[in-house]
Amino acid sequence: MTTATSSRELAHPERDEIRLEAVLHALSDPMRLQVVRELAEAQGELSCSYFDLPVTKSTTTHHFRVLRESGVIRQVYRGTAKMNGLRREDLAALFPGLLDSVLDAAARQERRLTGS
Amino acid sequence: MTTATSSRELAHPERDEIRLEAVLHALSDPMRLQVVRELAEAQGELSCSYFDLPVTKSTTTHHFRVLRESGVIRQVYRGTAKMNGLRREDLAALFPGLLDSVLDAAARQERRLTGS
DNA sequence: CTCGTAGTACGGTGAGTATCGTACGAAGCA
DNA sequence: TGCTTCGTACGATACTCACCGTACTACGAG
Repeated sequence: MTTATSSRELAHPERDEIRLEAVLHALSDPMRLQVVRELAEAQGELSCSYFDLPVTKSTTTHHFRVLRESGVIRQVYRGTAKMNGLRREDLAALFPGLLDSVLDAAARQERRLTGS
Repeated sequence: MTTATSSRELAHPERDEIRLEAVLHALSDPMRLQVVRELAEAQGELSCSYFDLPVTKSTTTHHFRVLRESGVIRQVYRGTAKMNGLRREDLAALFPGLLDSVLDAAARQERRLTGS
């Protein structure tokens, strides 16, 4: 059934199961916010191992799971890799403008704190 | 100095000390999000006791402190009451559109879940 | 000065979570 | 059939946090 990129299936919330509080909580962690920003820039899917986070593999797995279970990203297995993509359409339908303003806010803050 | 509504002064982060992650974390709690929504509707200052939260006074104090220390609200003493107001200007300057899209998202979610 | 109201401070509890290390599983390659 | 890479599962730890109750302070009214 479905599309079958692989055997292993991952549990994702349906669009109407996504909760604002969970999304905000997922984005309130600096490491996860950074992941989301890079996914937004990449305009496509990135594997978990693409990200060079300053934590161990198990902690990385944990953060990606929080993002997936809150409905922020979609994860699929592709061979040994696990690809991650932003759920832009679902988020835009539920919370128009929210993701973009968070991404913009993060970019502004980074410019403010590090850049000139 | 300053304006002197009372003796007791409360510590607030300066505008440039406000962090996006802290704001998102503050807003990710259902009770605090509800408080912020009511403050936004009220278009002014509301006392802590205006809110009839389903928790004790000490927990209420805790939530208002999280909102204040994250930079979402400003609190001043007025007699025995403590008035709360959204820091709209500061938030709009730092993160344009963020507060509005969160408020809009919260309203949409409420309509989706409870209303028709 | 006394009393009531509004809110704080403090200590504690239980749940969640960010982190790690080690051991394991799944897919691809030689 | 191994070996390697990518990621998971599980257990442990330390920290944060939402919540409570009790005792307390600050202000205003009588």
